[in-house]
Amino acid sequence: MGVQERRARERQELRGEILEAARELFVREGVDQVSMRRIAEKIEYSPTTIYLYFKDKAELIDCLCEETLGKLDRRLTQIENSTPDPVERLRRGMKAYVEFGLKHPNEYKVAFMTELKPDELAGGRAKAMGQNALNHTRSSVKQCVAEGRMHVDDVEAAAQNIWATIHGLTSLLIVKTTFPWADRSKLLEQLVDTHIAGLMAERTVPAL
Amino acid sequence: MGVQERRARERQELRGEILEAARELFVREGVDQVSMRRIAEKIEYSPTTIYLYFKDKAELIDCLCEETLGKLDRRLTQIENSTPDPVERLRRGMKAYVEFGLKHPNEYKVAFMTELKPDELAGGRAKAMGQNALNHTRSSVKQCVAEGRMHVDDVEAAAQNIWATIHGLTSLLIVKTTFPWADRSKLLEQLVDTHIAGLMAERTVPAL
DNA sequence: CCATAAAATTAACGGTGTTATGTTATATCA
DNA sequence: TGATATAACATAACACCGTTAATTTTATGG
Repeated sequence: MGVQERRARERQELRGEILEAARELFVREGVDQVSMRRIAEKIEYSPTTIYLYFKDKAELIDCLCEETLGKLDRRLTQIENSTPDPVERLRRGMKAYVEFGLKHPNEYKVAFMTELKPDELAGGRAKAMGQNALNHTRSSVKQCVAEGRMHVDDVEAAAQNIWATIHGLTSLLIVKTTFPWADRSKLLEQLVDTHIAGLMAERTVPAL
Repeated sequence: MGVQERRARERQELRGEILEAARELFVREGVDQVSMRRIAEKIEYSPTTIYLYFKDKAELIDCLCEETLGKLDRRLTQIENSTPDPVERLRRGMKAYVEFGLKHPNEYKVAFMTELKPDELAGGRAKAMGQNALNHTRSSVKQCVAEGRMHVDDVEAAAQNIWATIHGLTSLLIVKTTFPWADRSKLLEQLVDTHIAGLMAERTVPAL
């Protein structure tokens, strides 16, 4: 009897259709323009059917973002494995992060620019996954310090600040589209250079 | 006689009441929890009356944010006038910026973490005002370069990157409230130190 | 063929921003 | 003073939204 398997497969198929339809709306128009009714119309099902496959809209969007965030994680892992020099690794990772954000602005917004409400404690897998980028950063910083190429008294704080730095550029470029920015690649290059130079120059106790 | 003045005054009074009621909701619960109906209930008027005083919700929120953003601008001006040393001025300005954002998270979100839709071209005075922070930064950087204390080939890009850096920390701290952050003041101190150290260390053409 | 379970739909609730249409109070002028 | 114009405010309604409950349709196993 393969009937159960078939049903499970059909279930997954429709689930996939929902995600596909939602993704199309989401990447083009952003999370606010995704509505259960619009998704339903695209797949030609009733709006409430979606609730048989996803707990609510937040979970649906979370699924979409998690998939995309996975790309960032894999890219960072790839860089990690292919770049032995920790400083260069950090450099490449930072650039890859910003480029990722600019390539997937709507996913980036959900993962890094909105807070999950306290009631949906379990949710936010995409957000959790996004924060994983920090793990890559931390390990690189640790190695830099171990090799004596950076002088920071607090590795954790340094890693968090690297994250803050690249997130700052990413999010501003996403949100302030009409602002007269300097050339993007120059901006990114300079930001990475400056921050890393700062980390390599700094003394632990500057004034004594 | 004087009836017109009185009416204008009463008009302004009600306008003020609307703003006050809206602000209370806004600062406590955020922009999404502000609704015309809730404001109306608080001031004991019908929801649609608000539209006689504000074009729409966006304009109302914009008003609230603009007021608050003014505080940031004045603070930065104050620092500018009271801190002759441009490096120290930059330092203080950056710290003041982050502290402002953490003190007024909802206003900060509207001004710096959301994009205005293209249809509301005129609106977004708060956002425009917020971007004014960059002007303070730019002038300080310019002076640093003029005094030979920083070596950057592009002042505009450097200023924009300073903005990006502090915005990054500010916005992440606002949004990722449950994240295990290092000590805030240490984070901020280190971020400012690192970036400024990078700007002071850097050579214009590093590799040649 | 029928009972059962699964899947999908319809109806409805309470909420949103906003517009068009009424109503009421106030000020001006004959 | 009383009619009229006008400004201020309210009611009703539109088109959405996310979500839940109740209901119907569809497919399965006996």
